[in-house]
Amino acid sequence: MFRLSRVTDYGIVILAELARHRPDDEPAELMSGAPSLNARELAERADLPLPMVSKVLKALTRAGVLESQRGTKGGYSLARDPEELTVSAMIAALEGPLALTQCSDGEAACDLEATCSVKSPWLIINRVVQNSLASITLADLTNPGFAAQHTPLAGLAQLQTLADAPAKTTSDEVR
Amino acid sequence: MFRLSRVTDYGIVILAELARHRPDDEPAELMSGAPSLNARELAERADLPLPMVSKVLKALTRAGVLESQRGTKGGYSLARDPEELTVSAMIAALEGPLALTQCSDGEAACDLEATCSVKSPWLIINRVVQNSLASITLADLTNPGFAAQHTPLAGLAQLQTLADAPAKTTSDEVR
DNA sequence: TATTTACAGGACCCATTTGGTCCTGTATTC
DNA sequence: GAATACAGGACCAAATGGGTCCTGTAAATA
Repeated sequence: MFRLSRVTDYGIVILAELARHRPDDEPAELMSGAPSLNARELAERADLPLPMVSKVLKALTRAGVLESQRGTKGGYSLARDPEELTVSAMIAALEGPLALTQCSDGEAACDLEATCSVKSPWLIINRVVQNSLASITLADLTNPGFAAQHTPLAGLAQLQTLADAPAKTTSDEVR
Repeated sequence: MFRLSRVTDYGIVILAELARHRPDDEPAELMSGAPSLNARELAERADLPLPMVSKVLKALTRAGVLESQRGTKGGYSLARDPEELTVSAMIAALEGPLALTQCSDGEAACDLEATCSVKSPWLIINRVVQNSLASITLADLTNPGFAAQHTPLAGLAQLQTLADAPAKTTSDEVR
């Protein structure tokens, strides 16, 4: 269905790993309370190639989603609480502010949404998707209860009734 | 943010064009009531290159979203009412049953979602996105009123309140 | 202060995909 | 039977993405 880069794919997985590693707010350690994991540890936990993990971590740090610490006891930690980090923000940090289509590439003329009858379908779709992604946080992703509410069957059932799509409903899952 | 192929981009625009062309259910013409436009006409209306439009139309027809008529007075028409065609279905028809990440490539082991702690974040995200896309129909895309309801600010406000019910408030915002 | 660890920031390359065109065949209308 | 329009491919150039690796700099420790 959609496609986003492998970097983003890994990024979310890594962030979830970092969130999981948080021991429910450790005994407050001074300011920099967040415990950290280094690139190697994260690569092992996620079972992903270290160079890629490292690349992703750097990108997330540049985007302000993570904080890094150099040196012997260095590593990465979340810059915010998982409850405050939306999926929308995570993806934006990794993919850049792009959108579903290339509407606003180039001219700023697209501010005139009203006059742009051609592209308007995509404006609507983009907003709907953004909204739903802004409604999930990193905390939700690591919360078993939240996941349970969204069992495949429940999800598919909803889709089914709403979609009446051309058959392929079974597929609406992740590739 | 996300990215989907140009074909899908064009496809939605073309479908919106076809939906707009429907004169509120013309005087019922026998069975095949839907008026049709041919590839050339659609290319002109959407201001897109004819070969691409043609390619997209063929794909949509194969997927069952459109019906085609050959010959001199041939053309394409919607196979269903715009109210019954979800964005989710349109995208699936054009992009195939792929999803955000490549989780289920290869092994079917991913049925064991519970055991797959690594990928589960993406399962959740995919479902949320799917649900929101299944909540919009082609009719919504061509309804000026619907678009108006979705100013960026309004959308965000709603999300916030509905936050942990990722499902589908048909309204939301994006990009 | 020397050494080690780990992040920062690139450059770089190859395989794949995409966007786009075009050509041949078949059905339909007049 | 001539013209129109869809069906279904093949095909290609260009861009993109996934992935690795190399050189620098900051921090901790002995």
